[in-house]
Amino acid sequence: MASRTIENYLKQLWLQQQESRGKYVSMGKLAALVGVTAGTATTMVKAIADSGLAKYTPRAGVRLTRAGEQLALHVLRRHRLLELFLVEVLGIDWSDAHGEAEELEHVISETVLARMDLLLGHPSVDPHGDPIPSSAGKVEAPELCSLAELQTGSRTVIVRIMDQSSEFLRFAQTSGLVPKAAVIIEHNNPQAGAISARPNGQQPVILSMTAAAKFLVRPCAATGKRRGKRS
Amino acid sequence: MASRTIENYLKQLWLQQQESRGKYVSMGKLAALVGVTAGTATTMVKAIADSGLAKYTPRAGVRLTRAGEQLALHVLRRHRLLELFLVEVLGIDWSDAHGEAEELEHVISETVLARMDLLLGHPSVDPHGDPIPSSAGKVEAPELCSLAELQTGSRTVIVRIMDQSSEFLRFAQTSGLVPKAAVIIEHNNPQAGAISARPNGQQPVILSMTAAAKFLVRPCAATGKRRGKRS
DNA sequence: CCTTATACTTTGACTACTCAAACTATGCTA
DNA sequence: TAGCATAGTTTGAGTAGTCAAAGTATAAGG
Repeated sequence: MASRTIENYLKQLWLQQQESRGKYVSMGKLAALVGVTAGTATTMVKAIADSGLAKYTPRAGVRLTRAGEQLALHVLRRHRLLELFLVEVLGIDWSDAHGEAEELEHVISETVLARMDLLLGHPSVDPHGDPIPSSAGKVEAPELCSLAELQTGSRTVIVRIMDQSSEFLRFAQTSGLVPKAAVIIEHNNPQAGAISARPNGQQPVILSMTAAAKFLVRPCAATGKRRGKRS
Repeated sequence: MASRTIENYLKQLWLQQQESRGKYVSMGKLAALVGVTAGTATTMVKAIADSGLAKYTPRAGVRLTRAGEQLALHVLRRHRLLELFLVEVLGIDWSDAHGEAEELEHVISETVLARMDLLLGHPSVDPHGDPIPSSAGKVEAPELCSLAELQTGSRTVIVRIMDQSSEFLRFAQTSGLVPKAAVIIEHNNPQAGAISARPNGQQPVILSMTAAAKFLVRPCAATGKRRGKRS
């Protein structure tokens, strides 16, 4: 139906809307995410809006319609199932899986996807802990808090990693900070601006607050909790 | 390197050259194979020739250079490995695998392909018995004869099927005429223009000479042989 | 209130691919 | 050998996507 290009715009738009809690996405942001100039993004967004997949208000930004969201979620489903398949079945490094899936997500058929889904046992999350939308186009992401929000002495389990770049993922892997890993917060002094986290049976890892915020965990707190921080 | 479009032209060109024993391929033929008009094929072939992948002689036809052949063989390798992977690992129907692979062959990376190759145990043929080119770009297809050339009473084994259309493949499958199947020629009267072949433990199947010629077998003959017929 | 930096939009141009239709070469048939 | 059918080529035009550069709106500061 939609071209590869449009699928990409929709996917990035959806991802960005999640980030910004449904607010209109600016052209500059979208252009950067898709990897085109702002002028190109403006042109494409107008075309996308004309086909009813988004609402575009000049100079204010763009937001997906319900139809656009559905399409975006189907692309995202393909992407995340593919990532998991590449990692689980083919043994591709998880730091490479994202890039590979980026290409495949636009050409894989429903038939093949359904086979992968079956083979993987209808999984609910991809290798980074990101939820896989259902074939009906539904996602539910539980509210999680981040490593940065936990107090010294907390014990928790990493659920999701909010950075797909292969550099960050390689760092996370070598540090032992992967989904399902149990972690103890050894130090989190609010004044320090950095924390020390120790994955089960590994060396402690020092993380900036920015880096720590990329690791979402559950349960949120054991020794204590601090919530409501909008980082 | 080369675009999807060009990869397709090269692949069809290579396939057609095999068919016609290395002769120049006509524009009409190529256009039909790729699914474009003759004018489009002429334009593209000139561009392909300019980039050194083929030799083009106006009104005579086009032929791949060594470089073009190598590229074509890499595409073909991706295609055939994917077909096998889809059938063996994902359980896709072999009549659908061709079409699926047609899309995937242009986006799959070398890394992913190498993983599939490993998982499949470095296979030498795809589900139709077509040889899979090596990663170095070599193929060797043994000389085979067809079901149409065998005399009444011959026993043989199907090795390769020379028709990728899903209709024909479905027919072949339901008849039991699949690669590795043992077959007895029950009747082959040259005057009749049709043969009757019985796969091991199945009902006999009546085939026109055209249809029978699509099944390549080995050994070529048990009771007797008739060769050299160019059908 | 005017000025300016910034983000956004518009414009014109380019690449890759495609088609329809007009034109041309080739070779066969009479 | 003239005439024609056929296959191939050229031309003009269109779609999808892109960029660079010029133009425009907006909010923020003096």
